[in-house]
Amino acid sequence: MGKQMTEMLKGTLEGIVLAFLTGNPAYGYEITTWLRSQGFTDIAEGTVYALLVRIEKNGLVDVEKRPSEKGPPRKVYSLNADGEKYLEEFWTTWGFLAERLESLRTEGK
Amino acid sequence: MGKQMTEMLKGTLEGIVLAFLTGNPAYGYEITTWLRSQGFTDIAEGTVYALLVRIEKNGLVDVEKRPSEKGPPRKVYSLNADGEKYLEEFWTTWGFLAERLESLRTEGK
DNA sequence: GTCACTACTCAGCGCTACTATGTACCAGTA
DNA sequence: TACTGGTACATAGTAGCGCTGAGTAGTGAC
Repeated sequence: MGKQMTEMLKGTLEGIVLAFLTGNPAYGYEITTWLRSQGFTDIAEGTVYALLVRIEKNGLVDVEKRPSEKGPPRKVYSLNADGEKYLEEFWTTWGFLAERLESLRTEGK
Repeated sequence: MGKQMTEMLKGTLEGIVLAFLTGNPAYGYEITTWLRSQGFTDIAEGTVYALLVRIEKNGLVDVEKRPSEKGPPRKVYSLNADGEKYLEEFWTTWGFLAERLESLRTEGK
């Protein structure tokens, strides 16, 4: 992956995953393949699982273990109230940054 | 500063500074105050200087030392050809990410 | 029986922003 | 003279996040 993208994903990847989880419980492998289908082709599996561990530890998601038809049992993550609040803050932060950058790109400065 | 913002700035702060430098040579202190005026009120001085050292080492900017009317001499940074190329790549990367996030925010997923 | 896909885990690394502190020059002022 | 405050740069140490690379395990097809 490009170094620029790697750095830029810091902080945003978490928001992307939380946004995906909104009203759409999912498990790690599913999230990884979805990310890749969205163009984040080089996201490492390890990255996603580490992120999931983190947001679980931070209490932003609820976890449920379900058997899988194929392979080991899945850990299904769903956004809880704290997660929704956190996601809202994320959008606020993102909105500010995106606005600043957009005006930098168009106005020149 | 908010933790979310701190993480999100990783990768983007560099682009912001390079964009500011486009056709607009500036020195560290000036860049810091400009960033603060743009709403990045909590950017630490040390962060900016470290970033400037980095982009200089990576050959993205040219540096010229100029005496100041007030205080120690200034190090004036200006974007060079490599910097412009790097900035272009930055906008491409940013554009992709912004597009993905925007569609996540509006479409829901 | 081995290949491919599914599914999760973990140790170690590199990069970037923050914290905290220090140096130094100059102007105003009490 | 001493002190305060604004200007200007520098750096050592810390924390957080994504990546690398490797490993474990269950299932089904050939």
